[in-house]
Amino acid sequence: MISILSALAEPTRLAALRILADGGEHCVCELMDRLGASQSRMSRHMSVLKANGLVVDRRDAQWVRYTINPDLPDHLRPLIDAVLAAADAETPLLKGKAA
Amino acid sequence: MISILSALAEPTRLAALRILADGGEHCVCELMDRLGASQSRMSRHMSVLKANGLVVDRRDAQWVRYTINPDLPDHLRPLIDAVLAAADAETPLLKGKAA
DNA sequence: GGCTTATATGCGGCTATGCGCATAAGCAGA
DNA sequence: TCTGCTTATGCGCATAGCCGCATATAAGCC
Repeated sequence: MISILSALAEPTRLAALRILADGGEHCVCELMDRLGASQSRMSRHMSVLKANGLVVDRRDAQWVRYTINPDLPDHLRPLIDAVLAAADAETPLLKGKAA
Repeated sequence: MISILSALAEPTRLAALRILADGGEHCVCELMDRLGASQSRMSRHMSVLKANGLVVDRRDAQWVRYTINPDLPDHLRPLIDAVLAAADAETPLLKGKAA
């Protein structure tokens, strides 16, 4: 398993989290399309975020909808917020390309 | 090179940053001792932090003193603070052992 | 210069991580 | 049940990152 910080330190995962940060539910297929990631890649990245408690998923017919974990531990919330805020800034947090 | 978030996602580096967070200057030898890291390991970890702009170093006779980068970009400051704060909490941010 | 202490780095090995490909598994509708 | 759509996962490969070891570099002291 990957640590929380490592989970955030991957461009596609961070980009996915930024999409989820709108508070809505998003299926893997939508994230794939918006991030230009292959299906297996996207699915695996979401499973990493999930394994680290950052997101939760919900079966909805054929789809799996992901959301930011609403029960995120209190001490993690400001961290996530800070990471997302910093990701908005111009200085790259990550080496890869932004999405 | 490693991204900023990846730089933080390593137990020894995060622990070093927590030591530097007291605002003081700390040489590699002190960090080695306090974190139980070998010399080359500690030196390399500090170079990663430095390469990512998180710390700065200064020659002082035989020693190299490291400090948190005082000119940290504004949008990174809250991120670092949040990471350090979260690292103080009980839930492990990283998989490795704390120091 | 020679010795000691402190730090950086080249090298090789090991492991973790990310990826694509193929396939399995889950669900719905005919 | 058969088909199609969506998601998960086993497998193998390529690479990145971490480590120890040895050595180089740098500074101070005699």
